[in-house]
Amino acid sequence: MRFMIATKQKLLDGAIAAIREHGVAGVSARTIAATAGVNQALVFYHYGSVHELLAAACRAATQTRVDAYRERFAAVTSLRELLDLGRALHEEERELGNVKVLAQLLAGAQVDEKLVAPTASALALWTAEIESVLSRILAGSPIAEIAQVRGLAHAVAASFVGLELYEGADPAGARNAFSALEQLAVLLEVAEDLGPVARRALRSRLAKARRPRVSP
Amino acid sequence: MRFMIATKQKLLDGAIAAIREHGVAGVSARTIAATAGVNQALVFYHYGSVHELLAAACRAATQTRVDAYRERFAAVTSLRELLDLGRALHEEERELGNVKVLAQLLAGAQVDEKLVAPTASALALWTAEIESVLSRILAGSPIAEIAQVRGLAHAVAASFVGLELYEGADPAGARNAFSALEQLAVLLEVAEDLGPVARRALRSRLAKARRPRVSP
DNA sequence: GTCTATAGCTGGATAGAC
DNA sequence: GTCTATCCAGCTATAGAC
Repeated sequence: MRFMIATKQKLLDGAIAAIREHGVAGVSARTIAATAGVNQALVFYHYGSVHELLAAACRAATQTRVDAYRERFAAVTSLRELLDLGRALHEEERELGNVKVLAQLLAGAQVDEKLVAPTASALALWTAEIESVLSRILAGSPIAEIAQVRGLAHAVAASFVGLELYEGADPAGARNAFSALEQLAVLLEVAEDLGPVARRALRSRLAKARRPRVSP
Repeated sequence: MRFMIATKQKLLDGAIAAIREHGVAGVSARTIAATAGVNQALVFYHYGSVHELLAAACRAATQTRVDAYRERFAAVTSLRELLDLGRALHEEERELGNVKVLAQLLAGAQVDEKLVAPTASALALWTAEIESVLSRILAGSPIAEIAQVRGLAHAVAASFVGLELYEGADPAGARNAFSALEQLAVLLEVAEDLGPVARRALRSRLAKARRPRVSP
């Protein structure tokens, strides 16, 4: 994929731009081609179908975004820093419209099973990144004893997408939700700094709750 | 709305059933009418347009579901009970397909601004219920000092929707996320039972973080 | 590789008979 | 209130000229 003729790349970019502009329900070979500034028939010549183009665009766009954040993810050393990065990422990607694209694809995947696989692998790129940071900074933390790191990574990704969609319907509500979650994060910081006595207390509570098995 | 002729009601039910079955992108006057077992032209006679029918159906269906849970919400007296009810609600509504309908409408609202208002008011019905329970059971709790109750209610609703959409693309990931969040809830329980010393420590940390203003 | 043209289908919406 | 019939727009996908 290192070398790609101009038209194929234009179609990839056009597909993402079209989703951003019209939503997944509003994309078609015609709208994509118009956005890309190329002929409509080329969608089928290069990608066979609209779905396959969307799948390719989803994959390429997500990879690009994840790569763009890799260094910043790697630089994170605390929960607070991760939360700050999360906030920044949300705002930057919102500006660029990329979180919207992911949310749209996720919504589209509910309807169209041909979108399930590409969407799932796009989400996986993000959650893998989050999981690797979490497992690094939560090593030895009581939080890691309480919840599966992989599950947390999935929860973070799912909540992000949910908040993004929520914002489209109720912007003020979404802002309040974001603020509340950030404030709640203070609790996690406190938990991270627990002394041995408090840790024992937490552990005894944990014993009462069943520890779920994580799926692969 | 207490008395409604049979056909109008059939169309309302048909609209919800059609969304459940085909997703927002797959609903049309024809599919709704077919699901409802009535003539396609009646969509326009009774509701003027497909969008207006969807708005009415969204409103009616959500009200019905919220009403069905009102007593159970009212019976909740602790955070743990609320979480259990949340889990039960998610599973029951998932079974009935209603969370899917809400998620679909939310996705549709990103695309079609005519869906924004009905979707927002449907979400508001849920968040109002959650907020009233939260403010009751969190009265005097340090959690209420940390985060705005209304913001928390919005966050819960948004995360629920996000998880529902996530489940369509990656079922195993969604299950892990749910488990992780439940385990994390142990932290909230601990916070609820904090003694005076620990509360003071928490409060001093809180002072460092700015308390955001809540929107109306 | 890129274009035009078009087949074949589905959808929103309306007119007018009953 | 309900039905049939129909118009027109937009869609996927392909055939075939260049």
